Amino acid sequence: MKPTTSSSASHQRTRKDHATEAAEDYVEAIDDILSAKGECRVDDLRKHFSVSHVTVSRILARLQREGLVRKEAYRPVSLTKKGKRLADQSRERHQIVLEFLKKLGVSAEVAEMDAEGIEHHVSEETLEVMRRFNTK
Amino acid sequence: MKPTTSSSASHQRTRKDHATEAAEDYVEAIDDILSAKGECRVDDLRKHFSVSHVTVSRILARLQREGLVRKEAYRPVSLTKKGKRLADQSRERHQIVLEFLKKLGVSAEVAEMDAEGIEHHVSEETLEVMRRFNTK
DNA sequence: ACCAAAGTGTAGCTTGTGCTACAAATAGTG
DNA sequence: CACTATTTGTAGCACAAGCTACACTTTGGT
Repeated sequence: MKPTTSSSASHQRTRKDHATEAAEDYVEAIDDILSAKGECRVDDLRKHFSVSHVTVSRILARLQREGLVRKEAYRPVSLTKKGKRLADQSRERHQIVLEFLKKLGVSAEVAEMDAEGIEHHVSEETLEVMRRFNTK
Repeated sequence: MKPTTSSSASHQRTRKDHATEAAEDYVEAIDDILSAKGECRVDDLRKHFSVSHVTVSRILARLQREGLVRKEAYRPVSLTKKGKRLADQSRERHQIVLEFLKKLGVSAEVAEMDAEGIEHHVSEETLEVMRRFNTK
């Protein structure tokens, strides 16, 4: 049964999308860490997100189930093609939103924080508008 | 222990903030429904968010614990002062973001959807920038 | 080669949000 | 008034993400 019912197609994104957000944040972080230091360990992600290593390892297990990540016990994490693709996409979004906010006049630090929150919620249309704004 | 550790003060917002988002969405919806039809029932919220009545009633229980909402069994919901304040704040944010997106050139429908996602993630600074942009 | 330290895994608890199924109250209609 | 339909509550399950405590690698130093 689809939500023919109400005013909110928009409110459909709740639990599922939070999981998606986490996935995007993680693959992005993994890709960054990989670039920066050649390998990415649970502990790197633990520091990056300021959570316990347990949380990291459980999220990695999920991402592996979803085919975004490769992970064997006690070894570093790597991205699958699918994961790398998602990481690239996510980073692109991130960059666009970040640059947009800075061009708008938001300070660099705050822009960085807000971009992380906002990037998961901008539609393609809005992203395109931002892209255009950035090059103007 | 504060996150002295890592690169992410920004990543501190996870579970707690999702709960906060829900709170904001709910008080805002309640306030709107109250304005529109004088009373707000579990069933109104059920329709509004396209979730089961169970989910609504459990979230309402939490909001009551947090002092945002008043609710007795089988009776309509009302907002406490604190809840009303949060609703007003939330709606203001919402309006600013919405108008901003529309002024930017995003279509009304998409602006509405994106605003709902974004409003919970804009800092005061960014909001102020948007406010200024809107009046330009 | 060993032992300690650091890193990672697993068990098991918490909270928030989602659900279905069933029970109880309220509202509406004959 | 009684009976049904609608609304709301409760029980109990799932799953994501947070945690601590404890066990087990892996790494590094002597």
